[in-house]
Amino acid sequence: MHVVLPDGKQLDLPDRATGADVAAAIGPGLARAALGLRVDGRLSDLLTEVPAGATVQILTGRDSADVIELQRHTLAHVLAQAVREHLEAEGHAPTSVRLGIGPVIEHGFYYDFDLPRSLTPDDLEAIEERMRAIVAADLPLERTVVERDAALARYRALEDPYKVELIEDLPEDVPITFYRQGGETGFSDLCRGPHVPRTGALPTHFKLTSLAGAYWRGDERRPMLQRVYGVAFADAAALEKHLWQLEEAKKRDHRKLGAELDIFTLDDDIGPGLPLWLPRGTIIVEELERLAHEVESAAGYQHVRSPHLSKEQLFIKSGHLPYYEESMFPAMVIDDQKYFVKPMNCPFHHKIYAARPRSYRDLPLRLAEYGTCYRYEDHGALMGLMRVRSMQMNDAHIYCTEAQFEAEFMGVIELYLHYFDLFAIDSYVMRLSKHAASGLGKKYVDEPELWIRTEAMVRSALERGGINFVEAEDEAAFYGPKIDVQITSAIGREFTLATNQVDFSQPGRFDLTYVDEDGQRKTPLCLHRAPLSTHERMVGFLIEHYAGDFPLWLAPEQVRVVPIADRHLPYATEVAERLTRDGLRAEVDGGNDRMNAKVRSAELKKVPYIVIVGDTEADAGTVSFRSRKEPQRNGVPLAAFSDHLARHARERAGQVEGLT
RNA sequence: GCCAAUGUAGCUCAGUGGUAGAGCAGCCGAUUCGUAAUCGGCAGGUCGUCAGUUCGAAUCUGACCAUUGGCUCCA
Repeated sequence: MHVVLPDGKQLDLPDRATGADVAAAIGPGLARAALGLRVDGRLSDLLTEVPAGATVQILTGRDSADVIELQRHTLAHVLAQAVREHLEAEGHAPTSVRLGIGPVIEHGFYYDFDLPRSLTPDDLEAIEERMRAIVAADLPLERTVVERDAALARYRALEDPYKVELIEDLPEDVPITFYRQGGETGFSDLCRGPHVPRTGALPTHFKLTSLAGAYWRGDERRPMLQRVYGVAFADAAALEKHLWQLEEAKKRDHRKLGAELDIFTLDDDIGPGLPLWLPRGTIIVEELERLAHEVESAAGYQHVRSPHLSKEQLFIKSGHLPYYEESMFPAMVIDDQKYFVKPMNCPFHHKIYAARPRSYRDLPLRLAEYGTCYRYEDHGALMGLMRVRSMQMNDAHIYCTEAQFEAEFMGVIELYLHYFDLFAIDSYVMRLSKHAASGLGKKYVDEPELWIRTEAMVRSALERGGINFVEAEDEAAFYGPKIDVQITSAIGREFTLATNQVDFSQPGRFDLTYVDEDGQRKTPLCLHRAPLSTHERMVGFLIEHYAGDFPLWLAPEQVRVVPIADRHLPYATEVAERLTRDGLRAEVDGGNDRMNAKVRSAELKKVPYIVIVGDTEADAGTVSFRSRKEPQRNGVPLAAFSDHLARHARERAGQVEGLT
């Protein structure tokens, strides 16, 4: 047989040659340096046979981006070996350490175990030490293909249900391979590879980072395994950089900044996931509301209000009961009637639609409300402002005809893009979430042909609008497909921010109709949309996005006026009054600290402008300022300064043009 | 909800069986100062909660609550 090298040359080899044979045939130096290979572009390893005629590229330490994948994968096996040795050394039977899966992930790897006891953080240190010993021992890896029955028999003998299940689920035509490190008596694991050829080829720049529970195969009805996470990098600098980035991310964490900047707080007496907005946080929320109100009014929305409670009947009609009941706070009984706190605003808006007969002339009807909803989220899922139980939706429902659908849908997408531009959000993924036929009647309303039709409508609207998106199976809303915008927060967690959902179900359930031009009663479509997500999540995201350094228009306190001595207090007050009159949020620091201390405390609160006034300024009617937004200036006339700030705040400017 | 870790003053943290500590923040006083911490004093805690062990518990044990990291779920 022969293979093709990257330069196009053909290399003759005996049949069943492995990657290592290819490297050896090219030269002894390369054979020593080789760590893996790409076969027809796909990552493979030296232990695997190369198919005849394939294009083969040998990877060495220089191809670190590829090799690190192999190394992380092998490190997962080294981790498993170390965990087994660690527990065996304590006297546990080797078979009591059962292995789940151990894949490569971003920055590293993990391995899931079913163990005779819980691991502790101290164990991680000991396990890491054993891993380093395994790396230092430079154990050779071997790959063997095993008959399905032999593989099953092996794991049945070990009473390992996990590997048996994995093998049983492998398609018949896939060869079952094992990787073994350390020879006959070494550590062996079911694995499709690829791996580095020996543990000595692993970087020592790895670290076990955390310990977590994880359901077997991600299914909450199945056993919970213990997962050990690790990170690994090709060199020390990359590991250091990664750890440093984690530290930096922690500084942006909205929970930390939210407390430091007096934005929100959580109180045990109130309850988990029920945040309190402090005055400074309330300013931010109200600025968002003002923004949304302006943008929506210009886009033809009307604003409505609805109560927080309703009789169960409403949610039976909407279809939320019973399928959504476990996410709702339990009912309260009043006058022998069950009432629920609302988890969504939509049923109320449907009732507003139904409050009078509607004509096609009323459509599209766009009803907006920033109503607070309550959802009984799993305790373990709560997280700062990002995942809460009381949330103010940036909500609206658009009722329209099928003919109007595309324009309305794109109008909402344009709202997103407008907001993303305003907030300089440039890294996000738009996702079209679709139904799965298997969920019809359970997770999704049982209207197969409507699902297919609306999904096609959404897809064509997006394509015609030139919007990039990915499609996600089995992630739709109960009542229709949706477009979500996924963002990654500063601390590396993914969240859904904006959402835009098509609803072909609820209008019918509520008997919503309009009289069309032809005099016929017809059922409108409904769009549920929340381009600013919930105000809780949006503020949480913005805190991290700006690292607490808000643009002027969002900053809770825009100007801090610092008098140099007490005698400058009257002028400082005059400055603040002028700024306030121009619509700015300004405070005077009249305390008895030294000026330096006052500047420091204003900086710690990340106040965008600190105005310093002393004799010079008071005499001339000017201000001197230092700013987080533009270079420091002295002796600026008060009126010019106030106009400058007021203009930027009014325009919701992201960047400030320096005052000239 | 599940697995694990953590919980001491508003914040950051010390205190491993013998009467609760520090710095910062707060309050009071002195200082009146030119772009990131002036000095002194005062006050502040049922050590997450409830039980248990003990002559004695912040410290040991248990249950519960909350937070954090994950899993599941989601705006």
